[in-house]
Amino acid sequence: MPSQSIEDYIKAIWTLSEGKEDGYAVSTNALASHLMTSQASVSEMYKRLAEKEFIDYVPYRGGSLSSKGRQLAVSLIRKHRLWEVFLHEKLGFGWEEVHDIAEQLEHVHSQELTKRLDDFLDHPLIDPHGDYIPDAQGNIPKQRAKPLVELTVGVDAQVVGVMDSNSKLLSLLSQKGIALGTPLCVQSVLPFDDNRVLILNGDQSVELSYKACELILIQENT
Amino acid sequence: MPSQSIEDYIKAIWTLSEGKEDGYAVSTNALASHLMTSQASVSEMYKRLAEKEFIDYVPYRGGSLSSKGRQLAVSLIRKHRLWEVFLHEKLGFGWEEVHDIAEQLEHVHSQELTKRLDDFLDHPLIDPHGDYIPDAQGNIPKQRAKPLVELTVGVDAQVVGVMDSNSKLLSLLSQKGIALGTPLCVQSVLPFDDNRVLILNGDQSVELSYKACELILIQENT
DNA sequence: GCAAATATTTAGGTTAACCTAAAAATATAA
DNA sequence: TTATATTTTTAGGTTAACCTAAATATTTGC
Repeated sequence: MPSQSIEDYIKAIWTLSEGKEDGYAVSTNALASHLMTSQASVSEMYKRLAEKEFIDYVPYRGGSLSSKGRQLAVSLIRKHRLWEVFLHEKLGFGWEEVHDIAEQLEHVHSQELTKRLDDFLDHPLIDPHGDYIPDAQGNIPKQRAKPLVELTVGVDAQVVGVMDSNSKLLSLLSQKGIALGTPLCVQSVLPFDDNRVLILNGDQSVELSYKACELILIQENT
Repeated sequence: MPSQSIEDYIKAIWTLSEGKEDGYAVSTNALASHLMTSQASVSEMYKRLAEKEFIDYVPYRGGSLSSKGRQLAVSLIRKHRLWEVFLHEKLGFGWEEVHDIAEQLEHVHSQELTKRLDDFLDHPLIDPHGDYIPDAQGNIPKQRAKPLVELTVGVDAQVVGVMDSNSKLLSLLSQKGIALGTPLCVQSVLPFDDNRVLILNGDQSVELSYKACELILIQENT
């Protein structure tokens, strides 16, 4: 069982290589300042991690996650984000309060617990900050979800979640024909109130308030 | 912030002095075999704990919790048992599966989390094993709750909980006039089916099945 | 292409956990 | 009460984290 320290390092390496190419090596420096520790400690830990085959490490060249390391990282991210959803949705913590507690909860070892928590939360796709939750197999979309208000006019995208599972918002969306996975693009932004005119499924045109568009999370098509 | 190790020791000392007189000292030996560690490690840790004022320690005489130590112990017990209730009631774990996971969860530091978890669970009094959950002030009844079937005829007691918040059981109980805190005693045990004839509130007589009596937790009056 | 700047590793040290084996204190029993 | 048995502590050692300071690689700018 990897120690808490090892888990923290692995997660940090994953975070710092997010969005970078495969095999991207994280420098000692970057990791040290991210973890607020000394470079010497990172250098030492890199050796330990390489020995345990969590990373590939070339001295002076930084470390990159091995597949074993990536697997561990993603399972930690999954646990972290599921706990964040729990803390926010079930216990009513604000989205800004959940991080530090989830940071501790993610170190609890029990696959069965993760599975049951996921069931209990009804298989959420995103955490309270709009970040994707990796699935049980460790798959996670590359792109970060963003609110519909940030989608550029004319760019194709699809709905991946909502910021807040507020039932009034959900009933508005079902009324307008918007669901998880609905393909859409913004046709225009109206003057004065910034309402969006959307094209759903390539043909239906609907209007949606700025307020609602702030809470809808979309992902641009690749 | 006390380390996980320190927390484990403090909790073990608390457990081993349960039911003993105030200031009861736990021997090195007893603690070592409880924690499955060496006597030397315990002896060393006793010094650390005494230095941090979690225990009173006289070499060769064992260690007893100080009020600071007792406070820590009880807060850990509270967290442990609240998490057990969560795992059992909300995630559907069996009562025999919850211990090991709660053992990890109890080390998460956040008073706010404990408070909100307690709210979320609706302020449970006992955990899935029938042990009392200390309240937020650290108060905990000395006696362990036991199922009504184990109550001796003629002994006064009161209802402190149920094994399983099954709604059918709860509606049966409310129908019979049995609630949390209801004073009762067993008047007689019927032949063949072992049903109990109870006296509620000192006067009302009701009959209850053996099956229901297995699930009702009571505490004898002191 | 080389000197200066920057990044990284190594050297040497600390602390909290743990361990085994030996020594010392306490308890027991004839 | 004294010898033996048991319990506890001390001595000495290990490992995983961490640290600062010094040495060594690498990168950058002229």
